[in-house]
Amino acid sequence: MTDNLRNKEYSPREVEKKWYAFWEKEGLFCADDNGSGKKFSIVIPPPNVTGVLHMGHSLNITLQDILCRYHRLLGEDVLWIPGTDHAGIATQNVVERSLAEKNTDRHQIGRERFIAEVWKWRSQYGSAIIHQLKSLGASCDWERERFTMDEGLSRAVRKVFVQLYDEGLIYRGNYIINWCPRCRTALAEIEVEHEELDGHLYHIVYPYPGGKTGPVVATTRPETMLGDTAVAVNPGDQRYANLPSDHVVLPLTGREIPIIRDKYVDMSFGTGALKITPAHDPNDFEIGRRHGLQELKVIDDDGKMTADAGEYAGMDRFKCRSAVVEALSALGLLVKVEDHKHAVGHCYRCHTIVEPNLSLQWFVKTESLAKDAVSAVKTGNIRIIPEKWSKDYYIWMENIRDWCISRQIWWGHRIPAWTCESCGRVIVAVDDPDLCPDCGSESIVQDSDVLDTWFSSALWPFSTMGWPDNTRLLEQFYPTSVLVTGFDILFFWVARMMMMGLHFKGDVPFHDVYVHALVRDEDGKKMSKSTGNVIDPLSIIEKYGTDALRFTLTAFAAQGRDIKLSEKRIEGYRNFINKLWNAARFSFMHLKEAHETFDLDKKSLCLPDKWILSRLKKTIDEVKEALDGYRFNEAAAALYGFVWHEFCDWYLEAVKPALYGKLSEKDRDSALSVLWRVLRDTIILLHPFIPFVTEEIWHSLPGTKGSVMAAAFPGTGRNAALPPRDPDAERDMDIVIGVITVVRNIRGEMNVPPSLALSVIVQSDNDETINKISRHRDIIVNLARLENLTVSIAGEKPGGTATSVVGDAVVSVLLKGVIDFELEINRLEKKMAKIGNQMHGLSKKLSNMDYLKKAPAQVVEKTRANHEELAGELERLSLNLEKIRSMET
RNA sequence: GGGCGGGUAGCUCAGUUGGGAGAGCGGCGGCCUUACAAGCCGUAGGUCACAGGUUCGAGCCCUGUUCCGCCUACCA
Repeated sequence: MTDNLRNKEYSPREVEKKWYAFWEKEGLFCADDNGSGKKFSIVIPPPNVTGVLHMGHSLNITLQDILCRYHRLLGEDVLWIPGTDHAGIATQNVVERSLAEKNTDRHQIGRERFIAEVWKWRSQYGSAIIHQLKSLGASCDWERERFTMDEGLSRAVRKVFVQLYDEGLIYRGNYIINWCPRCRTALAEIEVEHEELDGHLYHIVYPYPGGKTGPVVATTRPETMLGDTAVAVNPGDQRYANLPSDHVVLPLTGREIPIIRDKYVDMSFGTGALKITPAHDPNDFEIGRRHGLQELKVIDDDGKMTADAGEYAGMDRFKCRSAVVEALSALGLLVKVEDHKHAVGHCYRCHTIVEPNLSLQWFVKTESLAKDAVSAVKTGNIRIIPEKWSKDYYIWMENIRDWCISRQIWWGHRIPAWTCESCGRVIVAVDDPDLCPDCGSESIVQDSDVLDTWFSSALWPFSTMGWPDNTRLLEQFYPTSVLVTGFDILFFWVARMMMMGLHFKGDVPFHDVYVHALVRDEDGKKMSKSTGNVIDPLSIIEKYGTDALRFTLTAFAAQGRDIKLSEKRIEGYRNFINKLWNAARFSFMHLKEAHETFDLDKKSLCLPDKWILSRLKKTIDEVKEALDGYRFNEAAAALYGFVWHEFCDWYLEAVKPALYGKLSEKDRDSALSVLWRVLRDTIILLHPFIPFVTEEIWHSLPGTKGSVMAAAFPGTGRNAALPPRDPDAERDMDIVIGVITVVRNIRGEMNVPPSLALSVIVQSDNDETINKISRHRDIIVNLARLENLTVSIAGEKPGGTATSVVGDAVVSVLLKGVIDFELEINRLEKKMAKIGNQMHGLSKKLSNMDYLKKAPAQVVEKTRANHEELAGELERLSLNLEKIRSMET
């Protein structure tokens, strides 16, 4: 027994440090790529290298760790690859901030030095999140930790880029993209967060040449009018069938722009006339391309107006908005301003309002890739769990747009494309070229952009295993077994991994995708730093221990529902850990040696022994089934109920006399053997969920060697299966528990102090019941605190008792002289009313011919038996009620 | 605008092919019973959002209504 076991309060802090170090030292996290067993592999969703651990990570890591530890117990070869991603924009922002503090910026120090600064930052702070993952108990194979900017992964990125380019699946072009003027980079569609804002709808007259009043257009962004190159109306719109001119004069610029006809325009909205700004609106851009319109950029990459904005050049885009409105108003061209709610895109990194902007970018053609990724799910090669996410996945994939992969930042994988300054040839190559293959010129310039971070993350399941080399790891562990992730990156990441995995490995990157909940605060709000409602996992761990946090998250991780977390709940599960701890402490007072050789089939076991083994068997089956189906909360609930309410509340209490040697030596031996086996298997079962406390207990359990991590799940490997469930024992124990419970119940309701031992008479017409109860009388006497228990065939009713009914037995508690008649009458009447209610429902069914005819015979039989039982109970109670009444008078 | 999820005990939520409404926490009453007061024993509390329908039978299936949450969108 370790010193710790003297403490009746489990203190996780030192225990957790000790065992984590032990696991690492023993190499228990390391995957065996030479093993012959079944393979189980997971790649971690790489957290941002700039990140700090939050509850989302905690849940994500906990669930993966449960799966990995569970599969290790099943004897499988488990590989869990950890790592981080380089988080291009986020990391660059962090380093830029620190440069700003030193009064410099990246442009001053230049690209090369800046990159060096980022690496310096990464080596200094970049492993913070990794340490935090360890504090959660994550059993990742740290020797195989990867970083998306590692050399190997960078090689994979290059190879993928070049191949896709050669296949015509990557192209470069001038398109409208989402631009963050603060980060000065392009953003992918999904990196834009839409937020509903109160804005205005400005109605502006565009006069015809010559000054006649013209069509009225409406816009939420008047400043973009400076870049208008057309006004569009629907071709079927009669209001614009006969116009005095096919041009209008764009106010404030004097430019003449055409009126075009396009079916896109909604006749029913506003005036039916739409201003077209191809360079600053995605829809206008497409209309513009259809009609060959000029694409005029009036907002530059800093969010300021360009020279083409005329007198507004250099003005901030929002200042310009007010200025334009004022000017139009002064000209009498602003006819109306309405309040208008609309969704505005914000940068997901810095929350600046995104500017749709025309620029030269690199794109991945997604159509064919997405098709394969969709069919992988449709055919069942990939299962998405819960299934409902498949639908969202299909909808998104079927509407997927080409993926803008270039970013105008410095930190990331530089695009392997060069342009020859002499002949203009574009060179895309895995190895840096020295000269142009066409003209031989040495003046070739590499594209200055880097790739979207998700481009490298998309390769994660195979790049981390050594691809493009044919490694043993890939051979053994690809495809991975399951991906555990939140739905917020289903499209950012999961879908793209599918596309890349299928295209480059010819196989799915994972068989299952388990999509877990989001962790919210207790009011259901998203946890965020700005709201200040964040529960920090590290301080929770400090206060309650990792196991408590893990078990809480697991217990609430029901499929398809978010987790509302509060400290109160964590405290509750901390208590559970402590309960387990004390159950172990108690057990160790008696367990001095292993009892491995004990034959559990022995007929001589006492009822509680048979019962707890049967319940343990049930729990094992439930845990296995729940985990195999990713129903983590069900596994946790089964374990919680078993440990606390079966093992502790009933089993340990029931076998105390045997353990304390108050019964025969044989009884003690049996109890010790069963206790040992049940405790050991329970600890193994619990280990994936609460690894630390179970490891601590494991090392004090006689007869165990090494780590519980290396143990075998009950019924697998060297851990022989338990005997099958024992329905007889469970039924008998239910009767015993029933008798004890009604006595306690009477004690409570009749206000008899626990210290006062009672005399109880149990009577029944049923010999079998009588036999059973007398056989286990010791348990009843002990747990109901009796001084006297008489079990007999129903005969004369004793007087002065409070009574209850358990099945076909009547339990009478003798309250000589102290019985409160009124209280007892009340109690019986209440109980009888309850039973009467239940019977009423059943009788209604049984008198319904349709029910008797159409319901399955089994169901009807059950109803009938139930009704009979209740009728018996009611009768027995009413006899007692009469008796009490007659005594009262 | 479209889509999705949810409304079950005071609170947070389970409830897997439709067959006697559950847990945890909280409340209340009683206990320092030698593993555990972070505990033990007992107990109260629900028209399963509302209205219809299918069925012998609905928390569960169908329709409509309503409230909340999320995602998404090309009404400028």
